[in-house]
Amino acid sequence: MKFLDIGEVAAKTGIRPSTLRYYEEIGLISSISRHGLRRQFLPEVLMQIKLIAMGKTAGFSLEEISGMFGKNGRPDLPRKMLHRKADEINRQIRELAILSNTLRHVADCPAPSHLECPKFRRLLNVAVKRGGAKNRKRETTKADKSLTTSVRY
Amino acid sequence: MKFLDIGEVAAKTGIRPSTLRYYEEIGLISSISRHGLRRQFLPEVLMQIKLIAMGKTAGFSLEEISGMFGKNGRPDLPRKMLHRKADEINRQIRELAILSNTLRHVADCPAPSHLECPKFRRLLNVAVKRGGAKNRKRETTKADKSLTTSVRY
DNA sequence: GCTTGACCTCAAGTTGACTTGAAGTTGTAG
DNA sequence: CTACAACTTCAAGTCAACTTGAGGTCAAGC
Repeated sequence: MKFLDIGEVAAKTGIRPSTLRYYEEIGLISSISRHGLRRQFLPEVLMQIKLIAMGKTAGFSLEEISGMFGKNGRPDLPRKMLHRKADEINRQIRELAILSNTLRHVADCPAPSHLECPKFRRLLNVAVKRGGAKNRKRETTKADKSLTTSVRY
Repeated sequence: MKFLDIGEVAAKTGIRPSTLRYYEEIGLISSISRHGLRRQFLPEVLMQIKLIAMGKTAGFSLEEISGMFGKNGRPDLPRKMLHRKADEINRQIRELAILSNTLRHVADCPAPSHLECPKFRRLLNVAVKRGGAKNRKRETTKADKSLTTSVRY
């Protein structure tokens, strides 16, 4: 079999060697052996890295991504969880579509302030109504505690 | 008019007061006045914040987002640039669709290792061929220098 | 008029995701 | 056999994006 040097992997994926070492360190990818000191990667790592890159694009942390695929591209999570992630991604896709449309609108609309433009507002109202509260971390102070309440505009 | 306290904005958007203050500090949003010491926000800020959140989801930095929508919903960037950003988002949408499908496949496919499953490989090959290299930062060391080369799997 | 809770500022700390640098090793081309 | 480019480790540094904490202010309700 043909193994890959870290430099080759880097060249083929656009991810720096230092980053690949970091990914290996945190258990996101793994090399199967060494040639002297040098890490040897299976070609499969290229797909894994692509998956990682896509996961990052989706806004997932490396930890979350690691949870999705595990070390060997094998899922660590139960099916249900994976479907929930997929749902989450689909939600994000819809948001991105709104963002893209909004951006194009902003680019072409001659209105002085878009916040007053009805087309613009229509684009966004849906989004605001469906509301955010994407809280991954918890609250602490008494003053800031009310954040988990739902969005209603 | 009804103005909003920072706490109300926080409750309605799911963004912490500390973060909102930070956003104001860097000029991403703005309050229109004070009630005593307290910032007063226009309801419109809710839409702005939704835009910011979507931009973040898309992986844009706060600086980039600020360029897209500016302080007052007015873009700082030229039309062309905005359309390019929209294109970028559309590209991301396509990637996310692949990721979502892949995730669902991973959830349901009974194969021991997905990297061997042809369906899985087909899903990803498309992605790998179109290749990553989403380099926002530049290279420095001689050893790591070859990264801008294109992806071919 | 006093209390209280929600706000304020400002500096320093934290986190995730890398990057950099120094100092050392090694496979391969000449 | 030697040179050297490509790797190695490990610790420290960087950057964006917040968060935390200490100490202070103030408006609304009792």
